Amino acid sequence: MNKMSDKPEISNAEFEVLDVLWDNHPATSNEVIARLNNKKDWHEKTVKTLLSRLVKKEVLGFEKQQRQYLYYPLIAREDYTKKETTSFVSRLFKGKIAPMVAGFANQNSLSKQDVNELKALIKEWEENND
Amino acid sequence: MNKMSDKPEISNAEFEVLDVLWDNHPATSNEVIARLNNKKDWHEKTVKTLLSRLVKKEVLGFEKQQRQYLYYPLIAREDYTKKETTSFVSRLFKGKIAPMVAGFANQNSLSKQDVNELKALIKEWEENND
DNA sequence: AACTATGGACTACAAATGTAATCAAAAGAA
DNA sequence: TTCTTTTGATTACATTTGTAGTCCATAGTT
Repeated sequence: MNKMSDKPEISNAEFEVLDVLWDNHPATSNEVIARLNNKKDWHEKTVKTLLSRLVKKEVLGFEKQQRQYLYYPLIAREDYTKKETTSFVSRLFKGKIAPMVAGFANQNSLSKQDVNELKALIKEWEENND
Repeated sequence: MNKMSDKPEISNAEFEVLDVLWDNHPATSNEVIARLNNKKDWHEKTVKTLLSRLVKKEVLGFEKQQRQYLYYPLIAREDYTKKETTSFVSRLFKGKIAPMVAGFANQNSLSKQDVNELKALIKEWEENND
């Protein structure tokens, strides 16, 4: 195992913390705690532990501001979601996106807007691939 | 927490075992081990542990055949993938499918066939929703 | 200056997970 | 029938994860 090239494994709980930092950063631990209070019922200490673990995993960085830290993400949300999507689709759908969309559409209801956005994607693809 | 309604948490390693059983079942542990040998480098004992854990989680069932067990899935692949997809899309994309497809398309290359399948899905949706 | 509140560092601890090894019973071989 | 092998059951053990609690130094408060 090459330590340098390891993709950081981000746990579910850690992801929630990262997520609010993606929404708005940098932020102090207290800001993160406050924003998480809307969705999660976590103890302050829990959030701080998660922040520390994310720093250790090099998913977050921080700057000292007197006693407090200002945390910020070291990886872009888009990069993360793209990689996760690719691995998800490859694990569960042998890499084929259409069956995944089909299953989703069948489980959830697609809105007109969802469909319009998909059509726009396809149109764009076709313009680039003719 | 209601024990009866708990969704079984299937770990990554467990999923691989379940996956080969979805492909073809019922199967003995040895068959599972043999089929996994192509993809994973797992000790026989490891696979058996995973089989047992899946049985305990009520993800797999089995029938005794003399000394051996014939394992089979208790949950359908489609049900599992649909639920996982819904929760994945909701966590990473606020429940919107189009941005996920956009990210995927941008990270991977969509084939003409992928696009055709997506168009077919959309066509079907439009026929049902007009 | 002494006292307290606060923030991050360090410690805790059970459950889940990855990854097997050992045990015991039964099936097959000699 | 006795020995060996095989199979599932049970046990093992380090790491990760969820979920905090304790410690220590510093920033504020009186």
